[in-house]
Amino acid sequence: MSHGGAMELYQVLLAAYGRQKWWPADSALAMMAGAILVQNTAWTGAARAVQRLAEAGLLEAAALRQVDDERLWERIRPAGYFRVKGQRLRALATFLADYGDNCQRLFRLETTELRNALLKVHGIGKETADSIVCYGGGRAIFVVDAYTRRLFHRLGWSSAKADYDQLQQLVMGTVPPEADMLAEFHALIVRHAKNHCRSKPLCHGCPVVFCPGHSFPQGRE
DNA sequence: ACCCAGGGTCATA
DNA sequence: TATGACCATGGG
Repeated sequence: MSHGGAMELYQVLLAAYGRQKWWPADSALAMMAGAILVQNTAWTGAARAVQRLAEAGLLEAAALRQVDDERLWERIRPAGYFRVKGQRLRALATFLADYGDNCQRLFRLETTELRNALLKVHGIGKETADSIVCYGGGRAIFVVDAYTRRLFHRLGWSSAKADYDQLQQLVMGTVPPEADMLAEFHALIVRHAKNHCRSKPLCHGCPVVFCPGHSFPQGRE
């Protein structure tokens, strides 16, 4: 089931969980900052950090460029890796200066150009870039993450260590390139993964009924 | 006390 | 190309 399977999975997840509200953010810069702050970190901490930035008036590119390290670190501490992420937020703000600190102007770039431009920013890798392209720019792109890798592997759709581009192609090569659907698909995969945290019975009411085994021996899916 | 969370970079082989 | 170390906080 390597073709059409992706579409079927999407429909099953959508029926099970409904539409997710992604990406929660009050502005384009808040969304991009959140994408950096959430890297390898629970969303609750990243959201708290974004809120604290907003309260300090730091969700402006110019302000992010000027604020000193200690002030910045104190705001984003709940997201973890605060020194690294502080530097990455600065790199983003510096990058935005090339577009007059205007995110909408950045988002006018053609999809591939936008992605490549973001990838040049220190601290923005493929997943973060695609998240911004998808949820910030509203473009048709599928975001791959650890959940996606795990789920697709469990479904027998990919090898254990398929790389990012392969997994992305697995979806984008087989489903219609609709921005809203691809955005929803990734959000649903994350939603599904959260449903199977280790504190809950595995696969109790699991909507992905075509999972091989259906009960996952190694724990979470 | 341990594990993991909506990654990415850097040094090393 | 491909591993491993490192970054840090918070909740289960």
